[in-house]
Amino acid sequence: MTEPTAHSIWLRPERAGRGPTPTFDRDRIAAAGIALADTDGLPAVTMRAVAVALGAGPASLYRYVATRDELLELMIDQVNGEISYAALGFGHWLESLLTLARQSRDVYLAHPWLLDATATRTPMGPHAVTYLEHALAALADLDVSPRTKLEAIAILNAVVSTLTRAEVIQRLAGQTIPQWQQAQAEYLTQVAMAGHHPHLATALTGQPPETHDSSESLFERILTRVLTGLLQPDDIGATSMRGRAEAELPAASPEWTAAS
Amino acid sequence: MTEPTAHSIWLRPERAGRGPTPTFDRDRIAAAGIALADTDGLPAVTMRAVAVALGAGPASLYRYVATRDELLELMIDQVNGEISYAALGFGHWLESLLTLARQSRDVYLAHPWLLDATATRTPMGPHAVTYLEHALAALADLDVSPRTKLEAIAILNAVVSTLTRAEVIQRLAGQTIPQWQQAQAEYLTQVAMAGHHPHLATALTGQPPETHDSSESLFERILTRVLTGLLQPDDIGATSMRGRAEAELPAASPEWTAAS
DNA sequence: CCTTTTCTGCGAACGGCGTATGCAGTATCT
DNA sequence: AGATACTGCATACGCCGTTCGCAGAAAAGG
Repeated sequence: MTEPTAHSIWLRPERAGRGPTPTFDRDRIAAAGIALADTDGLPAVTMRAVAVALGAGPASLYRYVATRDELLELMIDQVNGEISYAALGFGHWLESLLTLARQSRDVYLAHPWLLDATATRTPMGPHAVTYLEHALAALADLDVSPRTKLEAIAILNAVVSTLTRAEVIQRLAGQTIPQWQQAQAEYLTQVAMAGHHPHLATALTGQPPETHDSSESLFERILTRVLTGLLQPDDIGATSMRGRAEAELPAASPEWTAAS
Repeated sequence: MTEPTAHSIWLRPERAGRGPTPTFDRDRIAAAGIALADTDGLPAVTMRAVAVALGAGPASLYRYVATRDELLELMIDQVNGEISYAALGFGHWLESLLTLARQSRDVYLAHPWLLDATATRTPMGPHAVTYLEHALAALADLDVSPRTKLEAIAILNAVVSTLTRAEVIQRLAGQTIPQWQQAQAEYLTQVAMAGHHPHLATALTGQPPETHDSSESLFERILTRVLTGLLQPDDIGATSMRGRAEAELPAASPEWTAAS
């Protein structure tokens, strides 16, 4: 006849109060996991590894965490705490959301494992709630339904993660060409040259851009367009769109391509 | 002194020719894995389980596949083959891309595990290449760089997966309320009511929409806005945006919210 | 104060997983 | 025909997430 023991870790108090003083707390455990993930990647974050990194027994983490997934939730929420909201609240809503997106991207770049960790789950830890609150505050004066606002924020985060993932891959490629990327380029060119894929072939003929410094503005430009497209009251339906921007030049300036 | 044995499964021929006739082929193995995933979810797809489902030895799949990841790649590419390109090629580029997005969504809905499987990896199997080719073909006459086209396609896919994930969650919630969702709602309302989160609190006061039938048009409406925002030559920069849609009504019609 | 209760860290153990390897047999090539 | 290079199969290794029972320590009850 044990009590239900809430399903979410955020609803469970960290200490029940009765027993002896625990050696660690959730923050220290999350920090240890983050350090391990930053160094050796996400798969290195095992219960045993984090435990011995803390100098504890192999299975002693289960006194603080019910499952490995909860450990990852703690880690994700802790790095979300790196976001600062100091510069917010006094600008256009678009500026505020872009500032949030920039900070989110910085967190992703500082902890590359976060891209994989948040790919499936979206834990609503305290820091994530704070983030959501500030994002909603930035959109407070906008005349759209709360539903649309939440959806726009979700899509914004998805786009940020997508763009950042591409950037991370590009950075990694700059140091050492990963095996899979080489194999993928091999395969793509081989398939494209084998025929039956004319557009892919023409898209693959080109060079990567020499100047990387424009990627910063590209990030903001895409986000701006997506956000204005989602949250602007002007209704640009598909019907009014038809026949506007039609064929003008057939693939004028092929610059560069790569597989994401 | 063995040959390098290409790193990608798509570069490796299915049969080397010399030995006896194999009992299965990649398609049959992928189909078995898909059947298992459709029934019991992605974690049920283990090397042993798929092997015994085929009536083979526990580790016999390694004659066809180098690793479990490659098995997942086979499965992903096979379900990508369910996409039909018959209705394409004779409309506006936006219509073509929306048709592709709709089919992509159908595949996600038919195989819910695909959302998790493609969350981290983006394998470029033959069917994925075909998809990319058709998407590029739809954008052939557009006057933007190939880089922008590829990025737009990537972002489109990300948005489709995000929207579909939300829809899958919503459908599952209709049947049986999952534990985590209940716990999450519990936590969110608790936090919002505890103060310090006024915007979240106001966003949480409301009801879910009674009419679900508008979700179809919502899907297309969001995609349309994102795509036109990304691919329209008209340059709507952040600077020209400032001060346009400013405060008019403070959160007029709160409809509904939920955590994604 | 002492007892009782409830927590703590710890180590061993279980079942399952991905994967490597050695074996005996069979289809193809020279 | 003989050599070669593959086939299916079973066993085994190491690691993982997780469970459980133990001895001890801090708080609650009298």
